[in-house]
Amino acid sequence: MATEKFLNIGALAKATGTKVETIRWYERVRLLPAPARSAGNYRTYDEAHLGRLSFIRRARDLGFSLEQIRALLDLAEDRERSCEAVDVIAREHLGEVDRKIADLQALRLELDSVIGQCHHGNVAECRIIEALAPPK
Amino acid sequence: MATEKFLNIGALAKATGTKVETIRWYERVRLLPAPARSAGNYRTYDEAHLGRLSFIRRARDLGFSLEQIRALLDLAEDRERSCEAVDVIAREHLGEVDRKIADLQALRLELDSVIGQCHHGNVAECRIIEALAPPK
DNA sequence: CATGGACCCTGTAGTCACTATAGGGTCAAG
DNA sequence: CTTGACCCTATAGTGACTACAGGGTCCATG
Repeated sequence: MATEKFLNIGALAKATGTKVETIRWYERVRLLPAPARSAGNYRTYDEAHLGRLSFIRRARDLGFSLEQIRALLDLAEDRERSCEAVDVIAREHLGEVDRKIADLQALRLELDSVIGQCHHGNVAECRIIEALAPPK
Repeated sequence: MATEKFLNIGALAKATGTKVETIRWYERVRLLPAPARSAGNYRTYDEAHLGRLSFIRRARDLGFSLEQIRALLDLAEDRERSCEAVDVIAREHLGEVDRKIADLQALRLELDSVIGQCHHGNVAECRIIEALAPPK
């Protein structure tokens, strides 16, 4: 005992690199359970909150949606369950990421070729504008 | 003359691959000028609208924001102006795209290694959950 | 003991680029 | 004259926050 730390929202924000408003937002959408309140009605977080919020932030950094994170947290609850469902969510997300990368690379190529054709004349003969304009 | 075509919103939507609601949205945010109205209060578009909307859609496909498109359209207006500013917007956007690709590729690597460590046991020993959880 | 400033509270509106719905009106074919 | 496809406006919802406004709390300093 004695190592139980309690944090107010600002301290939790600092500890997890999250904005205070974002923490309140996660509470509103039930990703974070509502914490106890102090005499002055301040939110009072414990280490379970810290762990859960860290998990959420890490998953967000990896691009999981809040919906996916909700599912992961639910799955993580039942430690006896097979982790197949966890794997499915992660792989599904990897697929999304791969698709986004491919889209952006295609776009990048096209954008690059459009820019490459600009000879810095005036707008009337600008190849960028032309490339965007409808086919005559 | 005689080739002047008039389109109602559904025909314009089909011609540009845009949803009807999206066209009305572009009008609301002043990207598309409000068209003339028919006797029955239907929007009536001409070829200038078709051209402008095609431009917008093409630029959207290339990932330009509506704000950037607004700027491009303003620039395209003045055909005598140097197209340097156009080039700046396009290059700025290319930079954003490059940054997004790099971010996603880094994320992809990390996600892939997290998934690679999952040995399909139960959740208690799931490496994916573990990788997301806070550092002990 | 009073005051100031850093922190906290709730509630609401704004962001981006749409998308969806409700509740109606118009038009052309059969 | 009815049916059904189309159109109209206005409003709310999406995701994931962010940014106020208008207050309350806490505590260190004078």
